[in-house]
This record gives sequence, structure tokens and C-alpha cells, in this order.
Amino acid sequence: MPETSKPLRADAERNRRLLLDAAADAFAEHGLEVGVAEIARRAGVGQGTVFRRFPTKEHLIAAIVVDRMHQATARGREVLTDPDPDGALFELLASMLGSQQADRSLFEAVADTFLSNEDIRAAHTELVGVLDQLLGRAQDAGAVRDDVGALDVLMMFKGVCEATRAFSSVDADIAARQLELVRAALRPVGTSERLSGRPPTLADMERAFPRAEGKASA
Amino acid sequence: MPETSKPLRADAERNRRLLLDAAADAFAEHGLEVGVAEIARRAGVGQGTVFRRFPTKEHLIAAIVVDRMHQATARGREVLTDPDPDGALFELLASMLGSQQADRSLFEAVADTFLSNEDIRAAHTELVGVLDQLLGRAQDAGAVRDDVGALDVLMMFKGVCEATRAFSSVDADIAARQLELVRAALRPVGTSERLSGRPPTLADMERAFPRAEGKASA
DNA sequence: ACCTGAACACCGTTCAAGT
DNA sequence: ACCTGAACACCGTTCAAGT
Repeated sequence: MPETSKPLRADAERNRRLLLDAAADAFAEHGLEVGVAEIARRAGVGQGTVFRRFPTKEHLIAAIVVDRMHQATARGREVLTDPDPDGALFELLASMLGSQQADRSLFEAVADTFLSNEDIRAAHTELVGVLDQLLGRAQDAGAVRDDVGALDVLMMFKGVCEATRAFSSVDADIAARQLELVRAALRPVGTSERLSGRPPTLADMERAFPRAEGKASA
Repeated sequence: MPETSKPLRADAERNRRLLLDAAADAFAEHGLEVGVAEIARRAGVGQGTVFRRFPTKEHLIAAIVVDRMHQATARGREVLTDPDPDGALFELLASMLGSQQADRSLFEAVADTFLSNEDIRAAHTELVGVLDQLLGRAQDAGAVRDDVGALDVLMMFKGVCEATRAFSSVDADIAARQLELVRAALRPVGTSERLSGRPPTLADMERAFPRAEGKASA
């Protein structure tokens, strides 16, 4: 629903797209510290237009992140019918890792903005939903330990993204290796080696990331 | 050696300490975005003094990080004589995780500044050295798979720090859980499940983090 | 040598004027 | 409604004057 809040005027919609593309390119090349002026210049619009389309620079970043999360969710739905559930799960993670390595600072933004943004919240919930299904299938097949939840996996994945960020360009193998270690961590285990506590839930995340914006509860 | 470059004048040394303490407190409370003016105020010095003691705000942050890394290294040396090598390794990691949860944005800084700073480079190398010893002992005892290196472990750990950052205050259990998953990833495995490639080395890191400052190679 | 705070530079954000 | 760029605010950094 946050996607179709208002049918923008033609030029506005066009500028929005131009800005998203220009910003994605600029961020991919130079990281998040590129100035708004530079982005506006690349998009061929006035500097003020940036803030007319996005309340803040962080919202612009968030919009790009939401795009990527939607892509990941779509990819997840694709592999959902894969005959090999274990392979499907890690193919999704590998695919996400690849797209985060192409860019610089992609999920980096997620760390800060995360659930403070309503759109990211929604996209995140969707992604967790797909991950949950993939994980459940892998667990049913006995390929993954059954005491982990989708958020456990997502957190580990996020860890890999962050830890290997600087290596993206230099050594893609290092990231792949870290992903293999995640896979190793998720192998089925005996009852004596079960994890403490319970898997984190979306409610835990809600608690950790206080809701900042959003126009009340209607 | 970078520690004892010049015996500062008494008041300068005192101000340096005041600034480090004030900054550590401020960052712990409000994150890295606290202004230099605020830090100077807390330390009771002029704003210009900050830049006289530290060439840049990032250097100030780096100095604090170096302090923490030294603490971690010291802790690692303590547990080096622990009769249980496996326990010693994870006690160190748990201890490091605890200190990163106390602060906010501690190893967060490491991600950006990382090896661009000469002092951090040195502290990092030391820490890796101790980790390497602890890991080697655990591997010799057969408690940890032998196809991982100290940097594999450190990267996984860094991932846990990043991924659980927001949860620090809310739910310390979640971080502990992630650390247990790291432990699971490091369990010995059959020859069919070995990792691809080779463990990352310090040379890999040097390549990933271009050397920015430092007065030539003397 | 070091300290200080006013001045500078830079960049995100706002807004009056224009279409 | 939306676009624009000049003006504003904020914050890291510099520097002339003081000790």
C-alpha cells in the first residue's frame, strides 16, 4: 500500500525515477557520502526537486533499499518451487550477497535506517515471510537445524554483508566463504548442541527499532 | 611505537585524556553523530583543542577504538593459559561482544575507518595474533575445524556485532544466540564439507584497505 | 607549545519566485 | 502541482590572537 499512496503527476513521477537511478549509480560508485547536489546534477533536475520527491536524503536511500529488498523477495519466490529446498535457500542468500557486492553501501543503509522507515518495514516483513517459507522447507527436508528462525538467518546474512563489505571488489571468494560458514552453522545438530533462547521475531525487531514516522494509526 | 611518538606537554596530555573520556561517553550515549562542539564542552576544553589533539574527528574515534582493541588483546592474552582452549576462544569473543554492546557504535567505527588508520592497523594485527594463538590451540584440541583462520573468525564476529547492534539494549540474548551460531559454524566437519578457497590473510586486508596516511616508509 | 573561539567551508534542507 | 536555485542552518575544520 505505501507504494501507491498518490498517483504523481507525469513529470514528478519521471523525476522520481531519474533521481532513484542517478542516486543508485552515484552511491554504487562513491558510497553514501555523495552530495545531494551531485545526485541532482546527474539526474538533471534542480537540487530542490530532490527534497520535493523525498523528504530527506535518508528517505531517498531508503527508497533504493526498498527496491533491492523487493528484488530479493521476488527472487525468493522464484526459488520457492525449487526441488532442492536447502539449495534454494542458499541460492537466495548468494544472490542477495551478489547484489550487495555490486553496489557499495546497500545493506549498509539498512543498518541505520532500518525499520525507522515505514516502507522498509513493509519490504522487510515480506522478505522475512519468503525466507521463512524457504527455511521451513529446508528444515522439513532435514537439511537445516530446526531451532533457528528466518530472522536468525537474516541476521547472520546481514553480518556477512557487513563483515565482507570492504572485500567486495578485492576478493569475492571471501564473501562466499563466509556464506559457507553460515551454511555450516545451520547444519542439523544433536539435542545437546541446541541454541539457547528462542528465535527472534518481528515483534522483537519492532521493539528494537522504534517507529519514527508514519501518520498515526489511522 | 605509534603510542609513544612524542611526550606531550602536561596540559596537552591531560586534555587528550579528557577528550577521549568525554568522547567515549558521548558516543556511548548518542552514537557517533554527536558534534565536536558537544564533546569539547563535556571535556571542558575549547573546540579548537579537539583538532589540535586529533587531526580529525575520525582520528578521535579511531583512538577510542584502538583503546578497546588493546583491551580485547589483553583479555585474549589472559585466557591464553586457560586449560579449555575452546572455552577460552569463545570467552574472548563473548567478552568483546559485551564491551561492544555496552557502547553503541564501537566496532561500527571499525567498519569505516578500519585499516586506513595506522594505529588501528597495529592494534588489529596484535589482536589477530592473539586470536590466531587461541584458535590454533582450540584446533589442536580438536574442538574447532582446522580449515578456518583467525580472520575468518574475526569476520564472523564482526558480523555478529553489526547484525545485533540495534538489539544491544533490548535483547542481549539475541547476540548470545548469534555467537552460539558462530560456534556451531566452527565445529569440526567431515572432509566433504570443507570450505572453499583459503583463509583470508592480513595481506588480503592490506589489499582491501588502502593505506591512506602514515609518513612514508621511512 | 598549547589553548581558544570566531570565521570558514561544506552540505543537507528550506522557501520565495516562477511555470 | 511541481520545478528551481539562492539562502539558511549546521557542523567539521582552520587560524589569528592570546597564554
